[in-house]
Amino acid sequence: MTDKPKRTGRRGAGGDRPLTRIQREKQDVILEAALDVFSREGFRGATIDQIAEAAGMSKPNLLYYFPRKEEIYKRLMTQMLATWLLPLREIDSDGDPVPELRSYIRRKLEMSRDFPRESRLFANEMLQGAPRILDVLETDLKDLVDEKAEVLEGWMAQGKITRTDPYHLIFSIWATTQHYADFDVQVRAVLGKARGGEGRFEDAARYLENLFLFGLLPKKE
Amino acid sequence: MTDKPKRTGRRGAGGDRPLTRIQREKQDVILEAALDVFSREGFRGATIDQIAEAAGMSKPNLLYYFPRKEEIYKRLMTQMLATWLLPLREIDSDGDPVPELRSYIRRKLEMSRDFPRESRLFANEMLQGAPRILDVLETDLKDLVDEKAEVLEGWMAQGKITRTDPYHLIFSIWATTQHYADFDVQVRAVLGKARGGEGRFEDAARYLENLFLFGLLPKKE
DNA sequence: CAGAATTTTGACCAGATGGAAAAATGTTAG
DNA sequence: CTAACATTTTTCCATCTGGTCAAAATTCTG
Repeated sequence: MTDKPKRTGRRGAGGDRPLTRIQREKQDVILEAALDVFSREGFRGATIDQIAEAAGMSKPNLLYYFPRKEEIYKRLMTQMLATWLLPLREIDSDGDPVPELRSYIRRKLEMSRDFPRESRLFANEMLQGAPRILDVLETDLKDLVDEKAEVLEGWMAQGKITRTDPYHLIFSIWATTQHYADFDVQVRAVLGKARGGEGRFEDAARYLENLFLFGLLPKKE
Repeated sequence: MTDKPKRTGRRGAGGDRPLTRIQREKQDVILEAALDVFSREGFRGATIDQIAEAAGMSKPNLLYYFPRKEEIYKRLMTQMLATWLLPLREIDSDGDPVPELRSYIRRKLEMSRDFPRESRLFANEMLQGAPRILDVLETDLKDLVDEKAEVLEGWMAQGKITRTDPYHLIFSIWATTQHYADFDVQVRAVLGKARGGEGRFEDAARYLENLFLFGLLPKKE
């Protein structure tokens, strides 16, 4: 008996047959809609109906592509984590410390500007205690940060940057940059119409660069 | 006809008669439980049942004290906002800039350590676009920040601290300090068992103080 | 084009959820 | 102690929610 590919039962995805055009397209539409909803409401707060409506299809139709809510969420998480950590991976131990840090900060800030929903999705998961990605944080993320912390320590040993805690340094870059995505409403509310518009990211970039390089003490003449 | 205080209908709260002992106690128990649940799940994600169970009472019993879910949430928000902004209010324009900023940072970090749930409750509301407190942000909060930004600008004009954007300075203090409450899981996961324990707040305090004062560039000799 | 496979729809379901009503039980001031 | 009030429990309900299923509609492939 030859080994023809058999139907896996329910289709839509899940089988190992390559995805059809429609499957690829619809899955993208769904993930896009789900990102919107999950990043605002969190996993529990989001409903399949909301996502389906945002994706412009019926709930059963959506469930044809992702048989459970959790599947959608997990896919989003995986996608997001991958891109989210790119800037950190790109820090080059052979590069010049100051430009490397500057561009890391800039890149993180750009991600907050260009992918705020991803940032909020991540933040939502954190607030809930990261129930679905704790293992990734403790393995992949920790390893990556450990590695980069060592790079930073090397730079400190060479006197290229001030000797300080490399882990908290990374945390503070994450915190300050992601703040502009996660707390966007607050930033806009406080800056008001005038300064809360498009210019705020350039202002933030300039400010953060100065903060991280020089701190607040005035330079002695 | 004299104007005796009439029953307001349903009791438990809401009337203007002073609260009974039991009302005060139970409301506190409920708010405490609700803080736990709302700060983890957000408004939509939290259920009255969860809160009631955490408070050790039945759902209808809880609803006797707070007739709707939203009431509980609003009360928590109000309470939280008041204490949350205390440290900022305390910044003294007549004080010495550097110690003032240092102690503001320290106080904010202490709040993250001592009231992490309040921090997460706030963060959750922000992620959702602050639907229930946007007006407060645009009035009370904005006014307060405007006022303190002026104080900071005064200090900059006097050359006591480096000339920089006072609004983004405040944002960066919020971001870095609240990060330790909101992203606690991540901080612990990355620092690991050894450094993620009790000491992490002192480490953070030391690091942040240095960051804000001196930045990362090594001091010239 | 015909048949097979895929996609979409509509009807449906069980359990969760926010909340109402009223009866039953406690508490307390006079 | 008892009436008046406060609190708690029981029962109930309408709607929402995640998910199923079979049939209908559409798309693909030879």
